[in-house]
Amino acid sequence: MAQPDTIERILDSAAALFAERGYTETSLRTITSTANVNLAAVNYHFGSKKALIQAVFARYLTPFCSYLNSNLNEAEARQGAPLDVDEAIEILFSSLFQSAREVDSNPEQFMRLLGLAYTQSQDHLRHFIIKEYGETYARFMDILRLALPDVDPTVFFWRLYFMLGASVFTLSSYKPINNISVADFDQDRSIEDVVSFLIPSITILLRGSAE
Amino acid sequence: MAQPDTIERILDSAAALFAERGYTETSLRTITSTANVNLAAVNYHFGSKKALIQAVFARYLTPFCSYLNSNLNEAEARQGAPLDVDEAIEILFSSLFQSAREVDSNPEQFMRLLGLAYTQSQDHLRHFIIKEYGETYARFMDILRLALPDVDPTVFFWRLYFMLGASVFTLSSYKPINNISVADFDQDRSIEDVVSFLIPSITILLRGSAE
DNA sequence: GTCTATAAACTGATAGAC
DNA sequence: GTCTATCAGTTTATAGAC
Repeated sequence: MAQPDTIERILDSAAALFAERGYTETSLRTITSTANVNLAAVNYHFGSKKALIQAVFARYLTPFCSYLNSNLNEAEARQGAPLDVDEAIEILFSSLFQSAREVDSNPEQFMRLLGLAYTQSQDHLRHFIIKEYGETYARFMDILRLALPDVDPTVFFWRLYFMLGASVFTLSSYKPINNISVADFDQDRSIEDVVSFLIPSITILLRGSAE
Repeated sequence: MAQPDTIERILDSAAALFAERGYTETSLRTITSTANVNLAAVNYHFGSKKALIQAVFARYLTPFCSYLNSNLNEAEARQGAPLDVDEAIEILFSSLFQSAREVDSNPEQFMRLLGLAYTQSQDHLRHFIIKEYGETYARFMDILRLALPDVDPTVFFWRLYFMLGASVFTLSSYKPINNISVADFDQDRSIEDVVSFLIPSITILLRGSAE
């Protein structure tokens, strides 16, 4: 019984399971049985579990960085001047939604994986990400730095991580948090709504003032 | 060879190892050999690995909530009026430092454990924490709500998680982030310095404006 | 209360038939 | 490219001697 898309099925199942419960907590047996493929298929197609983890990330990050770069190019060309903070942040999240749509997944899953890359100490994964996507990361940080010339460099540096933490934490736990919102306040918010709250909050946090 | 403080030794090693690499990634063998106790000691004294995880948390959270409550009581009594946002946030972090000092540990380790409780899907742990410490949590949230009457309730709700994410993420990764700061900018910042950057950032984020 | 020894189950990975 | 069978290593947990 030939499965033409074994690789895709494995990637789909792995992404969902990793995001749901973490890397160490997800066994190859769980992945292959969820994907309805043979246990040996992962090692045959990817070589190892580590290589599978990296492949899952590449499927997200490659289109994301591609969208981010072209969106930044387009905005800078249209503007003929360096971008503002809120414009840069806006582009960051719209690139996130675009790439999630392309992979036919959701931004929440992407954010959960990204959060895991930080919290689970997967050194091989951090090295892989920096090596493959570090350039785009540096570009975006430079844009923010340029947009905030009055902020002390050290304070700016740490605010970047405040921003990263607020975004990754909230979006990666969007569903359970929204469940609390529904239960306690009868407010059901889409992830787009949450991002619309997040963008001004992040902007003001980075600026350190309202204007 | 009688070890009088086997339980304490296990708790110390477990807290350090869990914070460093996560729960699933830390085996009882690693814990017991680090603590210089026998492998069977964990199951003898705590019953199971899950119970050990909860015990590690209790040792942090009990003094923390106790400090937080008494600091809030004292400030409210002294003031005779509801607390301001920045005062409440200030108390939150000073309680964190106080309790970390009492357990003879560091706030970073505490934050890492707290972050893991969210990211690693340890349902038993989340239930345990809510059951044991939910009351203090609710009290603090009410104080913030009262201090920000003009903020839309839904927006306020989500900003709480932006705040939580910024704090937990940054402080739990304090050391690696600071290493980047040292390497790239020759700036070595203590965790107290970082919290001094964090408090105004969080305050302005919650308020949504500079004043 | 501490130890050894071991049970029972799980893990990632691979050899070899088809 | 898919499958079964299996290896070698790990895990948590426990029974029983001391």
